[in-house]
Amino acid sequence: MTGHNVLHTMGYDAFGLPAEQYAIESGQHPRVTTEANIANMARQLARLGLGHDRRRVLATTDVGYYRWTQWIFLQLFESYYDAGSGRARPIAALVAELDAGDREPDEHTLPAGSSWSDLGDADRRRVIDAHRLAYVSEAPVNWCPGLGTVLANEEVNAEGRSERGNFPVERRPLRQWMLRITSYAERLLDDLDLLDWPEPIKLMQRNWIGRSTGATVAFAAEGGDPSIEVFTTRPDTLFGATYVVLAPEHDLVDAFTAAAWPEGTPNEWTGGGADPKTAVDAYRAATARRSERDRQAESRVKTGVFTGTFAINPVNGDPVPVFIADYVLTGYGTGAIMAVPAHDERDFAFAKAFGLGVVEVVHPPASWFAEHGLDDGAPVEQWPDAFTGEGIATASANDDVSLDGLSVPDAKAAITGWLGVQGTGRSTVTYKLRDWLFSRQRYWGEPFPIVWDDDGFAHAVPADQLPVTLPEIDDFTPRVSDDPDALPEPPLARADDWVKVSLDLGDGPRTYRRETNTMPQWAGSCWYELRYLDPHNDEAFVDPEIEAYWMGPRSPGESGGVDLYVGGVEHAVLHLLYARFWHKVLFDLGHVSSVEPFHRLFNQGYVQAYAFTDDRGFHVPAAEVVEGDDGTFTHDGVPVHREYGKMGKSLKNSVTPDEMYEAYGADTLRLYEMFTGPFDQSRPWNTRDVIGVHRLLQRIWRNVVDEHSGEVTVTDGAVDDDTLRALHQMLDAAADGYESLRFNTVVARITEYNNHLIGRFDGGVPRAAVEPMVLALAPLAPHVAEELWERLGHDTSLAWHDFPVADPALLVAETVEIPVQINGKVRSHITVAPDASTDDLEAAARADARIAELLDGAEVTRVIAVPGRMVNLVVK
RNA sequence: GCCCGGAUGGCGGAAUCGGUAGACGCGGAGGGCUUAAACCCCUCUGACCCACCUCGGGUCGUGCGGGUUCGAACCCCGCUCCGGGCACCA
Repeated sequence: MTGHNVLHTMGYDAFGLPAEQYAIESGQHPRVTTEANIANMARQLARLGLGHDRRRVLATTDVGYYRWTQWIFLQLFESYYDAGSGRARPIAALVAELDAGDREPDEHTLPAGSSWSDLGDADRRRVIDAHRLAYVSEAPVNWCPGLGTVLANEEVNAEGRSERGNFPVERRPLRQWMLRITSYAERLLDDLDLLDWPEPIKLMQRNWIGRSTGATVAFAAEGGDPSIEVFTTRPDTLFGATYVVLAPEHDLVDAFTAAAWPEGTPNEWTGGGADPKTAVDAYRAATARRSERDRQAESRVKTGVFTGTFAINPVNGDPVPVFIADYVLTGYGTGAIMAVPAHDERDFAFAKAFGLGVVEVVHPPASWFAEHGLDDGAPVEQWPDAFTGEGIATASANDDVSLDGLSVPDAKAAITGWLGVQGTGRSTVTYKLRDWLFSRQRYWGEPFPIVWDDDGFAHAVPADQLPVTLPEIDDFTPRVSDDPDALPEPPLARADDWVKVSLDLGDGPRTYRRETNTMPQWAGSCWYELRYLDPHNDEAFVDPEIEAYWMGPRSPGESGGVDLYVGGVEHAVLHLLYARFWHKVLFDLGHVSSVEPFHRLFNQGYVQAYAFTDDRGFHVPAAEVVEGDDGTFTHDGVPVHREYGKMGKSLKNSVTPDEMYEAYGADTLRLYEMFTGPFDQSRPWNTRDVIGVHRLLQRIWRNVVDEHSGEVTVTDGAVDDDTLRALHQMLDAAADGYESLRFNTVVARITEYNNHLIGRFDGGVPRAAVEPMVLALAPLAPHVAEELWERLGHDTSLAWHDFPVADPALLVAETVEIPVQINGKVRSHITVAPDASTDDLEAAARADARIAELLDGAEVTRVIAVPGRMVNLVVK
């Protein structure tokens, strides 16, 4: 690290606080938790009118917290999610209970038909590993050859390309570290209600978590075993299920693949395969090879093959054919569906393509038929599309239960109840959220504090041996092979001396191999707000008392967390979801007292600017583009096209801060950015406008200092009433604007007030009129304000001075001018006391010469008078 | 396709609770200061019409079309366009 280690964060910096004041030379970072620092921070925030007696403040520190990031990873590795309590617990507690015979492991982790007590050591170890919050999984992952690494789902965009670098991404099965974020889906969803975040961001997280309620239903094989569990949100349509589809990767595909095609299998069901196994294998191979991008390109064309077997619809005993198709996703629900073509668009398309049955079980309203140009009640064969709306159940009865005549919600409840009694189904909640793919094949990144033994089991590196540091190597690139089946090789795997390690993990020194993947860039950002509280703590990642002081909930039921967090929307479902997950794990394990990391969130907008492309579609430097008289644009004499976008390197449309510092200074740049519009809104950069705020700073300066002599010109003279009122109104508006982060209006009010001062006082502006303004300006223009403060004779920083508070008595004007309307149209104005009664207002309005003239004796049928606001006379 | 946001002068934007639309700034016009220019200071600046020595007055106006209300930039219904998110999630 070179130069300054500046105490700032997204949230802190956004206030425009004088970061330089806190700049500390490298190697001497402050402990923000010293009393002096806490007091200082609290004053800073009080100065901003944020109104709390104590405030948590973020402060950046040096990197080098690998050690604690690794330590937290080990907490995930050594914990499991206890469904009973809904909390993470140490895995040691689980093992103790298993050994004592107090409980059995989660079913899906046990080998079929066994119990804990039957298992040998290796199997027990596998069961334990399957419970961990950090676990290794062989699963299809997003492999990005261009980056030589795998990516999390959240890092892959809709075009099947990497968020970073825009490289193609393909699916490939790989052994990777995963974090069990899905266990926290419900709490991540519910606790959004505790947060003061923009609704659109909450909504994005809700959609990403994607909770949906429905039912799982068992469709048994014709012979009775095994059963396919399907997930549906429409159990009410179960009588209309005419086939079942497994995801191509589903575990039961082999079990359901017949030896030969049944009699009468249509040709198009076989995919050209001589027998079901050939067809299924070919289809699976084809699916596996297709990248996400190819799938996208082929839009919604439905493909699939018949497995040659049938399953039994539990409500009516009908055999329904079992297909595999890639429109069913392996990672969602149970990876298998019941298809109800009459009431699901995708099933409808598939059924039409494969000639499968379509059975109406929800009767659409007349309006639906009309919209589709059908006669009311037209038979399902004529439907151009599935009906997915609300309707009345029909043709949905067996000997035991009838849904006929019920609405969709009632039918869902009725059939779910019946399935429960039969033991063939139950209501279920599923989420779109998947577990978080946490390993990368990169050099830069925290190494996993994990070693592998010869039997392939992972072991934690003891906490006292952390951090595991990166070895020195020469070649940092991941090995990219032309062989499509070659496994990605992380750069660390080539550091043989580092990989092989001898450790005593309690059973004597043994040789292990280090994990050679590294953690993604998110790992550090998942908890940095905690480390900033206590950056030099060698005993813990944060002292619990310090965490409780800065982040702890202020009253029961509150989330706690950072008071204000400012950042871009691009983090909505990445950083902000990951960090919440880690925080909740740490909360469960008793390491933090806050349930959420960030209490209030604010998204700043982007600065945008025009960008220009030439005929090849390449961007040319915007600064070099010349605008012609006819509104066309040229670069080096070549015509270019204008577009508009986020200011940055890729569009070559940046104005660098350096240019602005050079021309106007840092305060002007900061003030400009705060002034041009609401902080949360993207808006264009317009260099021409910068001069406006620059002038403001000069005018303020000249109200304090004679620009020729450099002498301070303020006087000890009295402040007149008008000025005093103007001052306090400005202070009130400024405090309000800071609180609500509407900095643009603060600038406007300060400008207004400063304009009021100009030319008003002969021989200098009174000190009492100027000093509060300087304090109010400081968050927006810290350097100028600090300089003025010193020249005004103060020998300590204004950072130590409280934010001036408006006197409520001075906020009320002596008189106000309010409009008088006739029939809602403004016809005149009257000047009245702000608290004049409605009767007084009416009298004053009628007394107004122009109003009297316009009324001309007409009958006033109604008077609406709002004190301090307006009077409206309603006439016939 | 679905889900969010947004649209106000020539430009960025203000109007926080349904109560004087256009604060503040940029740009523009005119004037003062100056040998001159810059800086600075002052006045004006939504459109249209009437009046004009002067004060002024009227109509329209917040993307479009309707509605509710004494009164709508703000609430409701139906659209258009722009920005963002998700997208075979059963």
